[in-house]
Amino acid sequence: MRADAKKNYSHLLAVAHDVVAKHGVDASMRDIARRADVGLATLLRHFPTREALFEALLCTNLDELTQKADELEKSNSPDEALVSWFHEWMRFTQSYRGVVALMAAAHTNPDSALYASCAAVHSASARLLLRAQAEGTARTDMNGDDLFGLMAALGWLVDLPSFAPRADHLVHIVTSAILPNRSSSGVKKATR
Amino acid sequence: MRADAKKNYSHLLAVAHDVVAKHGVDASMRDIARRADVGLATLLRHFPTREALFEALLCTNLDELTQKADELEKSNSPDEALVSWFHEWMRFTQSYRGVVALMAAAHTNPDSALYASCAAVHSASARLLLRAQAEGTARTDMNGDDLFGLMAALGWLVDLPSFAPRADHLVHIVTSAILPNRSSSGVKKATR
DNA sequence: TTGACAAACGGATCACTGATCCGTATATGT
DNA sequence: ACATATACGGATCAGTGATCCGTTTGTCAA
Repeated sequence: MRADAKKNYSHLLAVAHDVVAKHGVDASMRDIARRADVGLATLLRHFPTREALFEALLCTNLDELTQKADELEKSNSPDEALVSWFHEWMRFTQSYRGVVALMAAAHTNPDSALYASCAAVHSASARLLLRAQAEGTARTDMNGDDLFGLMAALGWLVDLPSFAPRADHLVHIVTSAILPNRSSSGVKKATR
Repeated sequence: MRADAKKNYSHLLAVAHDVVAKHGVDASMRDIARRADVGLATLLRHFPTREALFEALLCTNLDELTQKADELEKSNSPDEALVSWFHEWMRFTQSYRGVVALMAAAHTNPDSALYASCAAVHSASARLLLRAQAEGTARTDMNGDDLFGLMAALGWLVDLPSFAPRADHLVHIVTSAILPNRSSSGVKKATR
């Protein structure tokens, strides 16, 4: 890649990160290009679609996330690992408003730039669930798709500002369904 | 209202119903107007926003839905009523692909045409939950907002074709969290 | 029945979106 | 220093919803 191209590439990523933090994933591509002092065509050449941009934008964070799943699998009880994983996921989704909808739409479309990222999260989730089903107290009448779905659904919900404050509580409710016999040790007092 | 205006109004509603059934709530307003053999301005005069159109489109179905809540409250056990209500809601959302996102966005915005509809669903849910908490086995560490949130989240998820087949199962999982001690009588065998 | 007027209509236009084309500028390596 | 492949970005296109405004039409009174 030519030097100027590489400079634009990383500059665009940085600008996109800021813009998205302020205005969510629906920010217009023109806006991002403008703020980066770059032509729209340049932005679209580096990132042909909105999803491609977010794939590049999220990849480091997603690597961290899935790596976290590995750590949880090694050093925590199956139940604790699953719950922590759910919380990690929520924390991730909340840092990029709107990204869940993008991922949910991409997760069955192999052509999407986000497909691989979705698959990574999906498989990490399925792994942790299987382990909790085998060694822990996770209900056995659900599979990785169900877990991924519930994670996506709550992630989407919490994108709405009015539900963000109750994120942890909603996760608590849903995880209590996944792990019906789990002790509630360490669970915060309910906020009614 | 003038006779021709009234004719256009109901004709537009009928056409919109068909178009939305085929293409979801994101169908372009121009498309709907075109299929109704009407100018775009005419559609937008009758329904200034997309939400206004859906408010009119859904109002009868929503009345049915909230009325169903009343019936459930009278003739079913608190637990059964809550579960049936959740299923009714899912059935409703699945008949208008994309409407959940619209309602979720509107539910804190009093200016939205869908605000009243959201509030109706919200209050019906809260009522059924309170009753299940008082007389039934619903967990007491959640409120109407939480229930509405979970309903919205699952409704949104099931809009995605890949998750639609597991709708009932996901509802089963979530309601089992809301009603932790409920007997599982009548519950279909788990499909793993 | 006729006429006047308010009401509804819809084509035209605007600002905006992402996608694409192509002439221009420049970084690169010989 | 030059030649060329590469990247750039202005211009343009089809699409969106919103709005304006001249034209048509339904309605009610004379």
